[in-house]
Amino acid sequence: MNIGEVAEACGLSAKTIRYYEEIGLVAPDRKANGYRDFPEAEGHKLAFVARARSLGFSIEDCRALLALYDDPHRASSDVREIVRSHVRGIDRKIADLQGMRDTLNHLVERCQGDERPECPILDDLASAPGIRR
Amino acid sequence: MNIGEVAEACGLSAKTIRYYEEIGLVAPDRKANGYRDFPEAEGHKLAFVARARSLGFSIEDCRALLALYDDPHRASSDVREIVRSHVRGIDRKIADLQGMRDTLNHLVERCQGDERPECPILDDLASAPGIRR
DNA sequence: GTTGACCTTCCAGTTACTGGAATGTCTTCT
DNA sequence: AGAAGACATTCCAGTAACTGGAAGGTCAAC
Repeated sequence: MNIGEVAEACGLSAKTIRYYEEIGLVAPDRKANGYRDFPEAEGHKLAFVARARSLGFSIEDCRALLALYDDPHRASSDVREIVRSHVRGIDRKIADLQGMRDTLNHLVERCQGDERPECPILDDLASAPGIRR
Repeated sequence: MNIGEVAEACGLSAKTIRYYEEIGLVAPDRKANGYRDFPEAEGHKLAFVARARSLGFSIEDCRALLALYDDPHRASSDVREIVRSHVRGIDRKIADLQGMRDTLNHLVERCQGDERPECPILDDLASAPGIRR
């Protein structure tokens, strides 16, 4: 398969796939004309990575997951540990974002949002801790 | 104030403050010996940016907010629009992350997590759409 | 005069791509 | 045979927002 076809099949751009080859996630063959040639297994790997990326895994996580995927003697506990650690990271991010959102919503509520310059939002930002006295 | 003192006061690293100068967020004076010298107003700007960054605003948002902060004729509606748009972005991120977390939690539940290789998580990743048949 | 803390600049690296230029190849149409 | 258009190739640069490190200058204290 040419890069365009495999890109279409797995939902990644050709650019991204070339990048994945560069960093060693996949290793397509080459045709006589220099074009990449993706056998089925490499196409599967790309689809695997595409799905993992869409679930927020980092490239390094993907690399580790691919290695486990390729290893018939893997322990499913290894997979689960990667996933659980990733979920913990997601939970932290969600909590951070919710904190920001709550703070911002409070500020927005108190701001008139009219043509006048008075603005509790800017006042809050300007009274950051460490500068107050 | 030297960069170290102002860094201490606003909770940013000296490196970060130099970077903020480089991109034009702040413009400290210089002493005869070449050291940066931060007058009070610049220290306040840095604290302002530090607080805005901690609320997830991009550097470009910070630049816009600083400009409004500096403008006595600003309309508070301008500020509010920036903030509301940022909150919408945060909400999108939270929704994305919650989707990922829910999917991952389902997968983790179904995985034994033992020494055996069978793993519904890897099976799911491997059966990404576009490759199924 | 020398240590140690502080400051300076500059360069490189991070994450995961994306865009673009310059060029080569394949297929199809006339 | 030649030309057009869709594909492919490589390489270089840029994104966001810093962070780390090297090599060196300055300052205050002992």
